[in-house]
Amino acid sequence: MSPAEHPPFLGAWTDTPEPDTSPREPLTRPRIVAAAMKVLDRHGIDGLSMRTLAEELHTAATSLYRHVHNKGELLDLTVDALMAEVQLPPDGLEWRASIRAVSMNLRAVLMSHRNAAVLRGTRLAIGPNTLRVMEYVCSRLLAAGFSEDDAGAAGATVFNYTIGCVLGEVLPAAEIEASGYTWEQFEAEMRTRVAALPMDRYPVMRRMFPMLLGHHHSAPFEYGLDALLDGLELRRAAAAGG
Amino acid sequence: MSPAEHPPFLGAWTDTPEPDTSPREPLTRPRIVAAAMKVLDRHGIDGLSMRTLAEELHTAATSLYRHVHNKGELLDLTVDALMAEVQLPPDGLEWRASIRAVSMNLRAVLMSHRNAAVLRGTRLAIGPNTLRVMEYVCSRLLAAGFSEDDAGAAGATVFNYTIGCVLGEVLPAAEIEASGYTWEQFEAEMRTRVAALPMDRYPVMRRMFPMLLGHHHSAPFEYGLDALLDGLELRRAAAAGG
DNA sequence: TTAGCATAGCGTACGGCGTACGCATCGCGT
DNA sequence: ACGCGATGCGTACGCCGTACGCTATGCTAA
Repeated sequence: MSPAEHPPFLGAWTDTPEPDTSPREPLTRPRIVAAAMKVLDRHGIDGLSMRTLAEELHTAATSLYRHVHNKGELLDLTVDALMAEVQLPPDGLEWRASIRAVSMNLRAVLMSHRNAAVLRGTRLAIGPNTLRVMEYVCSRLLAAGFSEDDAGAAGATVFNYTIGCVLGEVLPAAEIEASGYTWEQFEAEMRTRVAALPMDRYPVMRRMFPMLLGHHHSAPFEYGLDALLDGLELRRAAAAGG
Repeated sequence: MSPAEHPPFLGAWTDTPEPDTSPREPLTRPRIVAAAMKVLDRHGIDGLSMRTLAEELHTAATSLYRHVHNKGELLDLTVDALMAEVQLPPDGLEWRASIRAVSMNLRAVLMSHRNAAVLRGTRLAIGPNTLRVMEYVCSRLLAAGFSEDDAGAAGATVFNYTIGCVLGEVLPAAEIEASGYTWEQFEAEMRTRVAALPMDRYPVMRRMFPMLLGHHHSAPFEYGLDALLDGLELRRAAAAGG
C-alpha cells in the first residue's frame, strides 16, 4: 500500500495525497458542541446527524464517540450550551423587572436558535448553564419574599410559560425550514389546509385563526408574561401581608 | 410457486400456511391513528416505527402509506386525536372557572399519554380536535369581555403555559420509560449527576433542586395557572372599566 | 535513544429506519 | 364474464446510530 510498493513512475502520475499537514486542533467536547449548534442552526434538527457533524469538523463520525457517550448526550450538552447565552440582568432591579428580563432574554436566545429551542422542548437537559439561570430566578424570588415552595412554583411557571410560548412561535418556522418552503408558501398551504377543515362549525376560529398563527412579534408573549407576573405579585403581597 | 408445482408428498411435509382466513377489517385512518396512540403509550416515541405500527395492525409497513402521506402526517393526526379527549366544561360557568377547567382537563389528557404529549411539544398539529378546544377557549374569553386581540393572546397564553408545564413534568417520566430505568434508579442517577455538578456555586439550587424535579402532583401547576388567571382578570376588568 | 504504552482517530459493518416502486389481489359496475 | 380502480404488500435503497478493532501519535521510563 505504501508508495514504495508502486514503480516510481506510477507514483508520479497521481498527486501524493499530501498527508494532510494541517495542524487541526484536537477534538474536544466544547468544539463538538459548538459545531453541533452550528449545524442545528443551519440545517435543522433532521440535518444534524453524527456523520454531518463529523463532516463539519473534518473528522469521522465514530471519532466523536471518544468525547460523547451517544447522540442523546450530545443533544443534551447542546441544549444546555444554549442556556449559557442568556444574559442575567444587572443587580438592583425590582423582582418583577429582573424576572421579566430573564424571561425576555431566554426567549430571545431560544428564538435565535429555533431548532435548538425545539430540541429543548423534547429533552430534559439540566447542566451547569441551565442551573445558573434557575439559580438566579429562584434566588431573586426568595429575596422578594416568596416562600421556598412558592419560589419554586413561580420560577417553574415562568420558565415553562416562556418555553411553551417559544415552542408555539418557533414550531411553524422550524417546520417551514425543514420542508424547504418559503414563509409565503407555508402560509398559503396553511390557509388551504384550514379552508379544508370544517371551519363553519367554529365561527370564532374562522375569524381569529389567522391572527393566532401570525404572531411574528412579541406582543402576545409579553401580554401573558405581564399577566403572569401580576398574578404572582398578588400572591407575594398576600403572603407577605398575611 | 403454487403447491401444484411440488410433488404431492413435499406439500405434505410443511403445514400449508393457512391462507389467513380471518376477516380482518380494512385499514382506515382512524384505525391506524388509534393503533399509533396505543404503540406510543406502550413503547414510547422511539418504539413507534412504521414497521412496529404495521405489526400492531397485522399488516405490512408499506400498506400504511395508502392512508397516510408519510410518518409526519401520521404523528400530526395522532397528536390531534389526543385533543379529542379533552372534555369541555358545561355551560354557565364563570369565565375563569371554565378556562381553568379546560386547562386542567388538557393537562390530564396530556399526562395520561405522556409520549404523545412530548410529540405535541415538537409538532405543529392543528386539526379539527385542536380547533374545537381553541374555539371554546376563545369564544369564552370574547364573551367575558376580552377584545379580540386580548382573547387571542390570553388563550394562547393559557395553552402555551399548560403545554409548557406538562412538558416539564412529563419529560423526566418519558426519559425514564425510554431508558428502561425505574423511577428510583433514575432519581439516584439524577442525584449523582447533580452531585457531580458545581452545586456549591449555586447555593439556592442545592437546596431547591430536589423539589423542582420532584413535583409529582399538580400543586405547582395550579399555583401558576391561578396566578395567570388572576393577571388576566386584572386586564379584563381594566379593559372593561376603561 | 529507544521501548512500551495509553490515548485519539478512524474504517468497516450491522441492524433498523422511512419510504419509492411495481406487482398481486380483490370487489364492483358493466 | 370481464375489465378496472382501489387496496395490500415484497423488495430495495439510502440514510441513521453506533459496536468493534486497527492504526497513528505522543509521552514516559529505562
